[in-house]
Amino acid sequence: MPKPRVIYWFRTDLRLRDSPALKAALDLNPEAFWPVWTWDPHYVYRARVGVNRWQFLIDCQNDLSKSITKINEKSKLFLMREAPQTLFPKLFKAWKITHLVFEKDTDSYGRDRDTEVIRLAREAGVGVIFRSGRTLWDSDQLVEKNHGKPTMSISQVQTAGPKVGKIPRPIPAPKFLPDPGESNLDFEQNQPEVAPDFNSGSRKHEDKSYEKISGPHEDFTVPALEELGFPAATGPHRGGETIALEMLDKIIADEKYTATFEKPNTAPTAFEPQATTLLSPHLHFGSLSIREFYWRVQDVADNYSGKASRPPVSLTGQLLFRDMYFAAQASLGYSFGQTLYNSHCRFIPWHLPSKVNHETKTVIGEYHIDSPQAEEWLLRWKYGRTGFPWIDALMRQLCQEGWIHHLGRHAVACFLTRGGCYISWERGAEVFEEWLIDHETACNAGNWQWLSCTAFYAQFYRCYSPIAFPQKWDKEGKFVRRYVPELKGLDKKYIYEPWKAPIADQKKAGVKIEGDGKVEKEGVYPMPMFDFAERRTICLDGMKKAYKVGLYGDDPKVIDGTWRELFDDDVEGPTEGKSFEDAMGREAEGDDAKLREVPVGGDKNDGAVEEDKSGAKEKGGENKGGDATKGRKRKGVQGTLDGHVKKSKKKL
DNA sequence: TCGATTGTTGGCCGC
DNA sequence: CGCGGCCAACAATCG
Repeated sequence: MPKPRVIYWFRTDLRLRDSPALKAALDLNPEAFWPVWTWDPHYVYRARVGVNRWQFLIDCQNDLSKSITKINEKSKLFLMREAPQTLFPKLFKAWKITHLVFEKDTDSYGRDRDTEVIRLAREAGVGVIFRSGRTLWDSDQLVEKNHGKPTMSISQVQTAGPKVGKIPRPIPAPKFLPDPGESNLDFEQNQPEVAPDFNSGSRKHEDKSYEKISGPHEDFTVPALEELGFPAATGPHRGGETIALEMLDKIIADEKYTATFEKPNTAPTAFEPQATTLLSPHLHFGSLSIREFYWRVQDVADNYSGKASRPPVSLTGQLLFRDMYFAAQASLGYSFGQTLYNSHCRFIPWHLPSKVNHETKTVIGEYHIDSPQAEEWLLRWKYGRTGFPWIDALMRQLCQEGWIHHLGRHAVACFLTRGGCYISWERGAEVFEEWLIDHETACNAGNWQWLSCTAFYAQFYRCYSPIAFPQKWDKEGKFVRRYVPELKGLDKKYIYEPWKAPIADQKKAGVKIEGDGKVEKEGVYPMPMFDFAERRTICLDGMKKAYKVGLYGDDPKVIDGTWRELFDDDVEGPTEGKSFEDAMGREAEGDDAKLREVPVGGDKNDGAVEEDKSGAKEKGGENKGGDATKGRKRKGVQGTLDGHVKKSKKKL
């Protein structure tokens, strides 16, 4: 038997402390040991990742590499710029690898990727070891103990979890790491498939991600943001296990905060400091172990002299919800991230529905514009120009800092979907995916389904008001003043509804409330994009009717488009185009597809929806999934679009 | 079987 | 200003 030569493959576990998989790797007693990260094109191009999340990832990688070197000065994180599916077979040979070890991943792409890598390892005679470690309980086992069904409520998790077993106590970081062997690369690099590149819009410089397999200096170091083509991060939140453990220490040191934490009682308007822990991005990248978090909190709660809070509202309760979403996704696969083909997601005829590839049964990253007005509302929502200060403040905080409070996420999600715009939750989920530093596919899709009342939650008549809700938390409007500085001087009477401020008050505050937000002008804040009370009524009515129809995403009627026969034409949603033949059905061709290929103008137009000289509406930038189209300006899109929609209507 | 209860986090009105 | 009850009413769970 040859002595083990082991690759430890880091993915969503960028830490040394409490890693069951890392322990399994070291238990092999390797002769040579390489800590490896594969720079996967799927993440670089196909995931939507904004600058703040890139920064966080790079922080985590640098910190981990340093920690590795601290234990063994000959070692570090070997960052390799190639897809694991093509890299590993070559690497197994070149480095005479005997074992590949990693932490289990139940994300849909993660599973596909790992299945393929395991197959390749077998072919190469390499042993594969993996361990669960990303969640409190193994997600597949949680599903199994939930009668083989996706976990759709927290009580199901609370019942099934203990059946899987006790949540393990964290294990310490290794004190010893074996040397890596010779790390020569005597093979060619496979160049990745770049298109579609969902991130082209936020690249400012040339993309050099894959110029050399071991990086520009051929030393396997972590890339800089600039190499990837991205500008500097705009937010204050930084990654890495070192920071994560310091943050946790601080939280745990405050016994009262830790033991009595109740999520619904934390203020979404709090900033500097925020009301919640900010540890979610560390859970996402694995710079903090969830079991470490769980037990440190649980021990404080158990020893607390007063009355400790309990799940679901307590800190540990938040972690249970995370496990719930992970297990739901583990059970439902790709369909969990979309409406179509999702057996547990209600079908609501939202505006701007996703385009779907019916062969793969997955969304393709583009959507139908069934309503030009909804498209305009989506962009005003995304860039914080809705005219509702509470919504705009949150969306601007999200864009700049990559994080907003959970209840703030509720507010903007409800507003975009069932409580305002009646736009598909998938559009909102895409924006969150791009901007959130703690974006977790399972949690994001799950929370959007929750808030849009399409799964997990059904009380759609409980609707967040963009005026009354923030009023409860922040009467002075400090949060709005911080993130919507145009309104800084406005009297608190009008801070959540500035359109009601008399001209004299507007003058005093140095702000004019006018226009539709398409032109960003100094000292101007837009009028609200609709009457909220009116929209709430329309949405509620639409929800009631959609619930009565009672379709789910995998219903044949939903898939073949005949669902339209079950809805009246006067119901809010794409049914207003009963005439719009392609609202949900087969792949669009021609005009519509071409229109979607507009530049992802986020870099140029962030925060503003500029006006085109022709008078047509200029869009502020969005996720199109088009290939490299940066720098191009869109002209007269709206005009063309109107034409297109009219044309479509005539077809029937 | 079915009615009552419960569900992490609403708004509004009146006291 | 804070609190309790009601609004109008979803679905899963439980006895």
